[in-house]
Amino acid sequence: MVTIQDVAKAAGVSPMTVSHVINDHPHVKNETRERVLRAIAELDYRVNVAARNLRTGRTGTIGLAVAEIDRPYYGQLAAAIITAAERRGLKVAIEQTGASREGELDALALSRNRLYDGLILSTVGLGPADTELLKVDHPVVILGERIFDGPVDHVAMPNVEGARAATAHLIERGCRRVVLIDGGVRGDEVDVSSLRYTGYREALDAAGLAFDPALVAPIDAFTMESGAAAARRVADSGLDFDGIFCVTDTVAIGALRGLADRGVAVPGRVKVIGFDNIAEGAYSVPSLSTIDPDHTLMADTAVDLLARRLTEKGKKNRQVAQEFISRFSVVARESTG
Amino acid sequence: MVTIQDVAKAAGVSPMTVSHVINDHPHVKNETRERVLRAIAELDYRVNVAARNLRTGRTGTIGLAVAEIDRPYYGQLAAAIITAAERRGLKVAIEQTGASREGELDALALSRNRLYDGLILSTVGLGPADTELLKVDHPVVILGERIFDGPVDHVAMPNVEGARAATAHLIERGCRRVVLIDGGVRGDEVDVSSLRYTGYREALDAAGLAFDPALVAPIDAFTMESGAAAARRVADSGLDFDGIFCVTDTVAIGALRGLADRGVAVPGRVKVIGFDNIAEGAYSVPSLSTIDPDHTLMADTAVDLLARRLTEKGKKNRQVAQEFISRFSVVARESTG
DNA sequence: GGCGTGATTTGTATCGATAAAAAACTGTAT
DNA sequence: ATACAGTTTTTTATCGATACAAATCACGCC
Repeated sequence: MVTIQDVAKAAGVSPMTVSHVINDHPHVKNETRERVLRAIAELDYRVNVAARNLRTGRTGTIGLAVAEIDRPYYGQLAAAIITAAERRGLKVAIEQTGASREGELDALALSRNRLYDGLILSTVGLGPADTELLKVDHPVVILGERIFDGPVDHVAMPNVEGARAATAHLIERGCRRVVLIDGGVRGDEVDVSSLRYTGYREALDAAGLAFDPALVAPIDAFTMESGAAAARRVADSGLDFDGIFCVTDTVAIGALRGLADRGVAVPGRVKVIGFDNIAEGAYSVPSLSTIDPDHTLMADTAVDLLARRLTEKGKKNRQVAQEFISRFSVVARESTG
Repeated sequence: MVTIQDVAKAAGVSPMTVSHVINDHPHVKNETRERVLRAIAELDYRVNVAARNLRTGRTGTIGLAVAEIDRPYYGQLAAAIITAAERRGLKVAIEQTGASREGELDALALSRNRLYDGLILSTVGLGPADTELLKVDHPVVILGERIFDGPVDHVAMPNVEGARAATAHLIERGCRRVVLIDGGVRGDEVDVSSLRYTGYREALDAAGLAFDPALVAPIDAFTMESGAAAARRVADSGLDFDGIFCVTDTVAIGALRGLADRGVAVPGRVKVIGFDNIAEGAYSVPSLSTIDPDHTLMADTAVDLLARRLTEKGKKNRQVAQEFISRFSVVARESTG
């Protein structure tokens, strides 16, 4: 295994000089630099990342903890984050939390093990009660709602506003009885379900439509399967409805399928809108109207916040926690045509 | 930062003893072990992974290089691999190659940097000409075709057989003019496109149907977009056809969309089948018939092969390269109903 | 020639863990 | 008491890079 010492010997300089060349330090004579670079090329030298990590205390890798990487939303998010991290010379290791509190805590523990320099954590399971657990000594950026009092950076979607716009879009297109397919649990008012529910209510209010609890179809997971099941349930119930707002696109694609199972025409008899703007929505039949929260911007911002923390020297001049809420736009496609 | 020395001092033993406890070495008296464990818990000690890596030369992380993690197929593959790796105490870092030869070579280089103990490489861009480049000193498992002469483990799909079965399925259901939407380049006979093309031809032959080159619609990327475009092109061409076999499910979902754009009824007028069995296919409208190559088995096998190499001592008793071809089954859904 | 200043280069001492080997126990048999 | 085999613990020497500080060099100027 070629080490920095071997290169130094070959180039006739000290190991430190080689290190300087590798790390682009100033004050290396051009001629020396070239000699070193030539030696590096000749010997096919590669830095031993572990040794560097040990000395510098940094790993050059950040963790990304998501519920399940095989859900389109997280896949697309991960792709955007990997791309953004790459630009800053960071690697991304992916943890799957399974959308559970335990999984999210595990991810936190791993970065505490110094496997990662920092962590981008997409929260689903953690709640305000876990604030204490977030007080770790490495940077964490939360992707999701502002569920913690603690001073943690986070990047959120415009959930209430987006949901309001989605519901309003259905109403504009003539819907009067809009079903909401959404995670059921209320009371705790900071999770995605609740926030989007709030937006839904606001839109109804703004349009002067009465809220009918019967129109809320609760699901326990944001999957195509539960979306389909919920849609079938609603269709079978004999309930009068002409629109559906689904808490996520994945759920909405399931719902489209569930409606197809029951022969309900979309958008003829019922209009459907989702939230997230995953790529698949543009190709479903009918194609899916949705709220686009600008993933790329969110991913960039998350990585940016984390990267900024990584370079923060000491605890002295630490910035206060940042909160960033993405913008959104309504994407109208066939399902609300 | 708590080190192993601190723990040793607290427990009144030497650092080595602590190391033995941490690594479950035998020959540690029970009472000592407990004392050490108590000290570890009290001080909230965590191993410094970088230091361990430096000393042992292992990182505990494997790389997974895929084209793009936001494509359902790769997302689902990654999820399966992460799960399989977890069972063996391995972390997975994901590289995106962008389906290019350069990207794949980059991924190889990274593991050569000793960032990873080994690499699972899903090849698209590398060809037989790159065999030499694969002769690296860390384990590599290729997920994809047997495109290399070199002694590299690989896990492949039953491409020819699966494609044959897919095409045969269409023929059984009454199709006589089956379009193939597939990566265009021929000649090089080891890539996915060519192999599935071969299967397609074999099925036609077996059924006594003539091969019509006009029925082959080439695409340059395995995306929904190109699938949709190809389907629209075929529909617009006035060509007589009653079935489509798409090289992947992602392409097929695009094709379903393209056919919908042109008002072509599926399965009424044209039947469609894909390959991969991605989750989305079960929820499309119509739901997508496909070939299921048993991803889980493939992922397990890939990780297993890699893990086995990781524990191989020295170069002496190295096993010969293994080749594993997954099994498959035909999943009949609405699109060929 | 001597001196100062800034640009280059180099020595030294770690970072924290573990491999390998040696040392210190333990208990048993002689 | 002594030797011996096996168990438990410790000593010593790295793994390969870089932080820090010190040394050396180059060049202009008095």
